[in-house]
Amino acid sequence: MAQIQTPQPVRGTQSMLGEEADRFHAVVAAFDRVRRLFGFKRVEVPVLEPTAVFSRSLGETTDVVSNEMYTFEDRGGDSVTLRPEFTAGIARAYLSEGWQQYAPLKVATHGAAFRYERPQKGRFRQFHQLDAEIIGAGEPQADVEVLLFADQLLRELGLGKTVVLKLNTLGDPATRQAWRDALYEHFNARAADLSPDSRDRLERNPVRILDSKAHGDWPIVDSAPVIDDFLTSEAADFFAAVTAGLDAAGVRWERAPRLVRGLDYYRHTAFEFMTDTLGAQGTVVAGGRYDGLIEALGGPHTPAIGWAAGIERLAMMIDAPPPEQPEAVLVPLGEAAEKAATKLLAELRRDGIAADMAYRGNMKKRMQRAAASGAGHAVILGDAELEAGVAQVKDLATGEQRAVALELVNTAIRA
RNA sequence: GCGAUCGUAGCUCAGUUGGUUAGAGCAUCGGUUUGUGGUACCGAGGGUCGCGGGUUCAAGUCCCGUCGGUCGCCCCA
Repeated sequence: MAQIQTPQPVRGTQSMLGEEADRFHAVVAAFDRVRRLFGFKRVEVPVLEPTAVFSRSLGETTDVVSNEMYTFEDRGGDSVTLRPEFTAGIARAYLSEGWQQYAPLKVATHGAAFRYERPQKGRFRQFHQLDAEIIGAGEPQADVEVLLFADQLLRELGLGKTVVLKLNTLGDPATRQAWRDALYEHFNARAADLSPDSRDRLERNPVRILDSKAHGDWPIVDSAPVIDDFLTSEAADFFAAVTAGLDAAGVRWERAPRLVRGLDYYRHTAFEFMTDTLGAQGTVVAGGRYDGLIEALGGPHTPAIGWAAGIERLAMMIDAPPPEQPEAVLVPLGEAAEKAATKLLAELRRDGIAADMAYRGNMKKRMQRAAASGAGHAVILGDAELEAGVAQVKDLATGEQRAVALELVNTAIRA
C-alpha cells in the first residue's frame, strides 16, 4: 500500500487556533475601532499585482525587490507578484481606480503580505499587516494625523509604555541628495575601516551604513555628517511643524537622526515605533512620507504618507484576550429532549445568547464538556423536564441549579 | 544567502558509559456511574525515535549527509 505523505505547510506560513488566533483578531479589532475614530476609510486591494507595481515603486536595488519577492508568471505569461507590502498597491489603485477624485484620501486596510526570507521570531514569509495611508496631502498635519492614529492604536493595545516612537526627517529631494553625497564622501574616505557589509552598501545605498550593526563601524558612523546640516529651510520648517503637532497632542517621541528607510520612495518624515521585547525584530510600526511614489507609478506628483504595522508582532506583545466562551451549553438526555434542545438552542442564539449543545457521551461526559467550554450555565433537558415544560439551569460557577420554564431560560442565563 | 541550536506519541518532555519488548504527564476514547461538571480510580488506542547512509555483536543514544523547526546575521512589519 502506498504511503500517503501528509503535506507540510509552506515554510514561513502559519495556522492559528485558540489564543494565538484570538490575539491576532484582537489586534485587528482594535485597529478597526481606531480607524473609525480617525475617519480612515476601509479599502480592499488585491494580494496579487503586476510585478512592475513593486519593482518601480520600492526601488530596483532594494532587498525586497531584488531577492525577497514572490514573483511568478501567470498562465498568460504576465509577471505577477504577491504583495510584499501594501503601500504600492494602494498607490496603484489610487491611480487606476479613479480615487484621485477623493483626495485627500484617508484609507486603511489589513491583510496578508509575502516576503521570501528566513523565518524567525516575529518574521514570516506570509505575514500580516495593518496599513494606514493619507494620499494627496502634503501638509505636516497629515503626518501628525497618521502618527496619532498609530499612537492611539498602540495605547489601546496596552502597549503605550513598551513602545517608543523614533522619529527622523529625510528632508526634501534636494536635502537628501546633498546629504547622500556628503555621506558617500565621508564613508568612502574611511572605506578601509568599514565592515564588509557596509563597504557593499557604499555604492548601493550609503545612507544604510548609518544603521550598521557592526560595532567597528560605529565610530565612523558617529562622526558622519548629520542630516540637520543639509536640511533646506523648507524641510526644517516641515519637520518642526510635525514635531510641534505631536507635542500638542501629547505624544512622546525621540529624535533618531540615524533612522533611515529601506525603501527608496521615502521623503521628509520617517518613523518607527520600536520595542525591545521582540528580539531582533523590534520594529512594530514603520512608515513615513512618500511624496515621490505615485509619480514613480506614472501618476501626477502626489504627496502621501502612511505606515504599516506587523500584526503578528503586535499580537505577541499584547495581553492575552479573554477566550471566547458560550454563555450556556445545553445538555439533552434522550431523543425527545435532543429535539427540544435543538429548538431551544436556536431560540437562544436568535436572542443573541452564545450557546452550544453537548450531544456526545453519557450525562457525565456532557457535563464535562459543558464545564470545559467555560460556559456560565448548563441547561439540562430530560424527559422529566420536558413533561413539566422546564429545563434545569445550573450555574456552573456556584453549582446552584433550579427548574426554569423553557420560555424563561434566556432571562435565567442572562441573570 | 550565512551562522548557531534542536528534531522521541496529537502536545510538553524523560530515556544512564550504546544493551532485551522506548516511557510519563496532558489530550482523546471506554469504564467505575443510561440524570449532574470543574475532584478520584481502572483500562484502551496512539511511535518506521524527522529521513538516508555509516560504525558496532548491538544505535533513540556515536559519526556523516539531508530535510524540518527555532534563534541570530543580512534585511525588514
